[in-house]
Amino acid sequence: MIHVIATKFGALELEETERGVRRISFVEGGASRAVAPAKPTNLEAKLSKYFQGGRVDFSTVSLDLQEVSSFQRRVWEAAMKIPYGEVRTYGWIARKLNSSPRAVGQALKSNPLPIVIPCHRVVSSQGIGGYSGGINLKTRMLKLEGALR
DNA sequence: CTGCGAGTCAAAC
DNA sequence: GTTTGACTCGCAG
Repeated sequence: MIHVIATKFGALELEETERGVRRISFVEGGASRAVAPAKPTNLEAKLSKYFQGGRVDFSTVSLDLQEVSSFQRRVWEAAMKIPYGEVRTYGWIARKLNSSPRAVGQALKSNPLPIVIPCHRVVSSQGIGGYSGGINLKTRMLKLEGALR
C-alpha cells in the first residue's frame, strides 16, 4: 500500500504493509502528486502533525524493515532513542556502539525511513553533517523541532 | 582561525 | 585485496 501525502517540505511517499511501514521517501516535484487518502493511517496522522510543528513520538510506530545488516539496525535503533528537539553527533553514536563515526554515517545514509528514524538529529561535531535528502532538508527539520540555534 | 594527516570501520568495488 | 565515506581528533601555520 503506497500513499503520497503533502507536507510543507514537499510530497512524501509512504509504503506500508500489514506489518508496518517499509519505506518513506521524499518525492521530486513538490506536492502536486499528493492524494488525500480516504482514511489516513496512524502513521499519516503522525506525519502530518509532525510537519505542522507538533512534537510527535514515532517510537511506537511499527516498522517493517527489509533485510539489513545488524550493524545498520543497531545504528537506526540508537538514532530512534534521540528525543524530539535534541541532536547527537556521529561520534556519540559510534562510541556507544563501539564503532567509528564514518561507519555510522554509512549506515544512516541507507536509512529507508527518514523522520520515523530521525537520522536528521545526527549531526557532525563540527557542523551540520550530511543528509541523504539534502542538507537543506535536514536544516529545516531541525529548525522545525527547535533543535537549531 | 584554517588546513592537513592519520585513525577508524563497514560497505562497495 | 583496495578505496571510499553524511566523521573526528590533533597539531602545525
